[in-house]
Amino acid sequence: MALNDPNLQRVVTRPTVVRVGNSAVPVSGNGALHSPKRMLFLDLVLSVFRLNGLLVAEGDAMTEGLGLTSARWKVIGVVALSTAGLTVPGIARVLGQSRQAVQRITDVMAKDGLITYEPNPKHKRSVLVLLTEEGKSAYHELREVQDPWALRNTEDIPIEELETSLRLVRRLIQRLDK
Amino acid sequence: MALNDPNLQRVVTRPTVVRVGNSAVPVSGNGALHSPKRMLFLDLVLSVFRLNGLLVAEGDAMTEGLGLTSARWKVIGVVALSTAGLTVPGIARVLGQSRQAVQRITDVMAKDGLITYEPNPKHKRSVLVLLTEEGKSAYHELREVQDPWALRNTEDIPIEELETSLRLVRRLIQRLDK
DNA sequence: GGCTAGATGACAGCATGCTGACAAATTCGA
DNA sequence: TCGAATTTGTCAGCATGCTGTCATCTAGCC
Repeated sequence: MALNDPNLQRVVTRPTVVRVGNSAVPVSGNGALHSPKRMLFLDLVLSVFRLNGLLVAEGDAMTEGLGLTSARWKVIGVVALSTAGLTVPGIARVLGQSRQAVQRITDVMAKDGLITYEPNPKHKRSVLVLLTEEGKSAYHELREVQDPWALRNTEDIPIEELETSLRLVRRLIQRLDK
Repeated sequence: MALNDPNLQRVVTRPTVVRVGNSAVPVSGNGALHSPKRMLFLDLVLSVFRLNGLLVAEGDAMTEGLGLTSARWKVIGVVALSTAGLTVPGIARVLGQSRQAVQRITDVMAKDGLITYEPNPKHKRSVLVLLTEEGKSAYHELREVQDPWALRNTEDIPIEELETSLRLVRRLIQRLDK
């Protein structure tokens, strides 16, 4: 846990507390300047930063035995879902990342034998990314650890809450992605 | 937007679609293998990745005129909330980051005159981080752009949805942060 | 058919964040 | 009070992702 850390408490004069993500931040007495909705939203933003970091770490730890990292299973997951392969910029568009970032990952994955570049009948330069047998195998192993992980993390969460949260996150994505 | 991109559609044989974050991913017909809750959760995870990237970009763009970046206003926000300053590892605990990452940011911010390191009466080595006048000024400017931004992004979102989503995110953070 | 705008590959540089390692300082229990 | 465990500062290396740039290829419009 982050706060309740005596190291932090002792440097603060007032015990007033504001929640930041999962932690309590001791705060000076200017709470009145913060509207509830603003605080809720900023809290959500900081919490998303925090959750993102934890998910990356979790994804890395969960798949380290498979020669994967969270950056790689993002790619492998998208490619596995597609039928006829995707181009590198195509993967980037799906993940909302730069094509350069994806290219770097796929290059290493190709060197590691997880994917191959195949000629694209529709485009001479922009090749298609496909899973090799090793890549498919890694995807199946991924599913074997990822599925229980997903269920484990949602078993006591009502599906309505998941839907509400997903809808909100999508709404924010849609608004910011312009 | 990511998909509906003809570049992606044309390499896919079946028009079946699965949503990933804000995008539609054409998918081969193995949807039956995915339980609804698992898909919801994985979708949420990918969407959090996506939203995180967008929020960082948004935060950078919003404050580029202030000599800030999203990494910096995370720090400045936490320090501004504290009354008597925080140590570098203390900031790291609040943000859920490594102390080394925070140290690097604060070192540059100190060089830029946004913060100062002050002696810590409780600890000889671990100094306190405080905002300089320039830092406080930057914080106020930050608030001036951040507050309207927060309100703008939530004006049509019911407060209950924000609360539900925040609660879920916190729950996930709590579960993963062990 | 040809030309222009957009997409792509490739390379570079930079920011952010992580881990590991080691010495020094602090804290806490015996 | 003393010694072990923890915390902290510091340096290093690495992974991920961003932007910019430029040449080349594709697609769409005249």
